[in-house]
Amino acid sequence: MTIREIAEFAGVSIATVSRVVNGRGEVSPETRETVLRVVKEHSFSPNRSARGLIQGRTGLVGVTLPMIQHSYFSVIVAGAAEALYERDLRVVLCPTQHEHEREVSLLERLMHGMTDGALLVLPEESRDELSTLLDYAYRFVVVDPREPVDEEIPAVSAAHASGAGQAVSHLTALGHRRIAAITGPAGWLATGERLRGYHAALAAAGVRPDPQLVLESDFSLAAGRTAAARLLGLAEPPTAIFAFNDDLAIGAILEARARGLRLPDELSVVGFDDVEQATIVTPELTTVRQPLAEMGRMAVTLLLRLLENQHVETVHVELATRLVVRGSTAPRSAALSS
Amino acid sequence: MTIREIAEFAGVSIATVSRVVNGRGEVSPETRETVLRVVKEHSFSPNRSARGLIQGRTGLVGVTLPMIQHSYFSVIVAGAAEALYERDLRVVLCPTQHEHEREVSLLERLMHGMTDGALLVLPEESRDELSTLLDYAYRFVVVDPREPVDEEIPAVSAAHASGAGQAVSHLTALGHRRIAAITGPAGWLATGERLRGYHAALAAAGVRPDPQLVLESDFSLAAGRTAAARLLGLAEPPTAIFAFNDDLAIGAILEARARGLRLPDELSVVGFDDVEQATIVTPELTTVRQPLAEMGRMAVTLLLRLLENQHVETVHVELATRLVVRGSTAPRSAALSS
DNA sequence: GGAATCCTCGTAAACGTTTCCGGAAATCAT
DNA sequence: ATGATTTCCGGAAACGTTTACGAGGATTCC
Repeated sequence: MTIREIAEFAGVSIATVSRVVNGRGEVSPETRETVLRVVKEHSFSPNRSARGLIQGRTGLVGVTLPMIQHSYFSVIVAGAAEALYERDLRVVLCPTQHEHEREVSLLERLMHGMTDGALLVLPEESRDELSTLLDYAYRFVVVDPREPVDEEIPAVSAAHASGAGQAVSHLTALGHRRIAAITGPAGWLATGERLRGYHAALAAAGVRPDPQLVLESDFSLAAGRTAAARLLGLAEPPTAIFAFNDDLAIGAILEARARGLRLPDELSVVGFDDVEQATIVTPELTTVRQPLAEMGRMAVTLLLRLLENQHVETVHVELATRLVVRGSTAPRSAALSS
Repeated sequence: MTIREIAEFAGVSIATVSRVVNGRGEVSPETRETVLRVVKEHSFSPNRSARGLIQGRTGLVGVTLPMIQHSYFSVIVAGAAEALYERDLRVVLCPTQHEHEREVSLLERLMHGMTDGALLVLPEESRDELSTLLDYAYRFVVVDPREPVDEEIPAVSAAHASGAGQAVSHLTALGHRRIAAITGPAGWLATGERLRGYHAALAAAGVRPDPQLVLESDFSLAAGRTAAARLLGLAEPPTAIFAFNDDLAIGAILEARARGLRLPDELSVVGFDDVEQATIVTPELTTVRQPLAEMGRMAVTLLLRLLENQHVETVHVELATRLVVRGSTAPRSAALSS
């Protein structure tokens, strides 16, 4: 079914069919009626490749991310996909498996006429690589940047420091003084900012930070377990742990329970992200909520402005985070005070 | 950067550039060398729309699914995306939010030259609608069919009945006799088949099924809680619950624990799927493992055969399931025998 | 040495759209 | 009735690529 056949059936030219289908240009009500009928009868819809070729737009938006299986990423994608669907755009999904090379080659393909733009979620690209991408005049928005990005690169992130501050303040308000941190990888924006919030909140409560209580790790559950094991094996173990994501926090909870600790009485744990698992673990996890779906939607909003060549005034958007208090935190038990 | 400019720079015709880029046709080593150099210099890659237009192939495969946020679906998509990536194909993601109408319109768009084929994960479409889709000569594979599908429609599913049988046999072997089932929605293939396995295993153990112990539900955690509440409120409550997916099972566990039951001693629970959450809940969930990623990959394999017009001998593929025993099941406590 | 064959490469048509431009008909003002 | 304006629609070019066809030169064979 091509536009030519439709034109034939309707007794008009292909130009008219195109006008009717796209709702552009002047067409008399009667011919519009006729054409629409024929279009519907044959369930015609214009070939996307041909349209993309001439318009220079494909109606596709690439989304690169490390993986899709993790709730963190899938929620972001869901938000973005929903926002794009409303604009009649589609998502081309590009999981990179944390492989830098794959991301680069994928991005290469995306750029060359395959998509109109892209969302880069937690990109592997270095600051420089992103800048060169910008030079190619490709339209993209970074979601949850791994490293700090240049001012002119549009990016959406969460209020890391503020969220971390809320988490730690919550713990100090509960009387905790020895508050450990299981961080993400060094060099990551999220790690640095959350660490900043951690230290600020400690300072605000008049607590001297103890370097022994800050353990670097990756963001995996297993790492949470081993980090917790080290912390709980300390001569003077912490009474609370602030883990820099929920996986770490859940790992810490699992390890603490395996050691026979009663939670939250003997150990308080706070996470970050508020993924689905947070409400399933026992006790339910107190955590800092990131508006993940909203981040996806916001990134789409930014990208659309870019695509429409509108001036984007604020290219860096930071969305608020807020502490969700559940069962994994409690006042420091009097028995433990030393 | 168009092929014409590259041809100009390399001092050859566009046909030659095309031949070099696609590795098709005879080109002398020297000119190939030259062209490749120019291509690399300008990082040229052919416009996908133009290529798609003339070849009738876009290199895109649509994937429709109810939602992406749930681990169940995201793992299937991850498997499919990985398999497609290896063939240099990309995924166009179409979450339908369980809205039938949206799925239909999405599929419409996918069909008309936008994609080369599609994977329909747990489609909302009725049997008839899928058949008409087949008549349009659109290439697609159904993954985890909701309802039974016609013989000629390619489909990938898991061994529901066998898995359910393993689960229930495990429970009877542990001495359980009053084994409840929290099913999925009536009419779903998964529900029917798992129910069949449930009854077969009961019969094999010489247990008379009790209709009171079979509760229909949807596949949500909340439904698991309410169903468990009803079961545990029975005059003669079950000593074991077989939930038809992990969400239901986790809901049941949460409800049981809320009622002060000690798990697994006072109640055994088995789930289905083995999603990530299964290892996070306390006690860790004994469940039937579905090879979700493998289902995605297998669906891609089938689709590729379809796309290459190869004869597909077995259009219905059923992948094996197997019971994973963890901490949520235990022998029927002697104290409970009545 | 001439014809046959092979290798290499260029010309041009095609893919299905959108859109510019101009022409015909209809409407309006004078 | 005439010119001006508007409304509607068709012709044709353009988008960037692939590929069938054929031309020309080099090579081979007898």
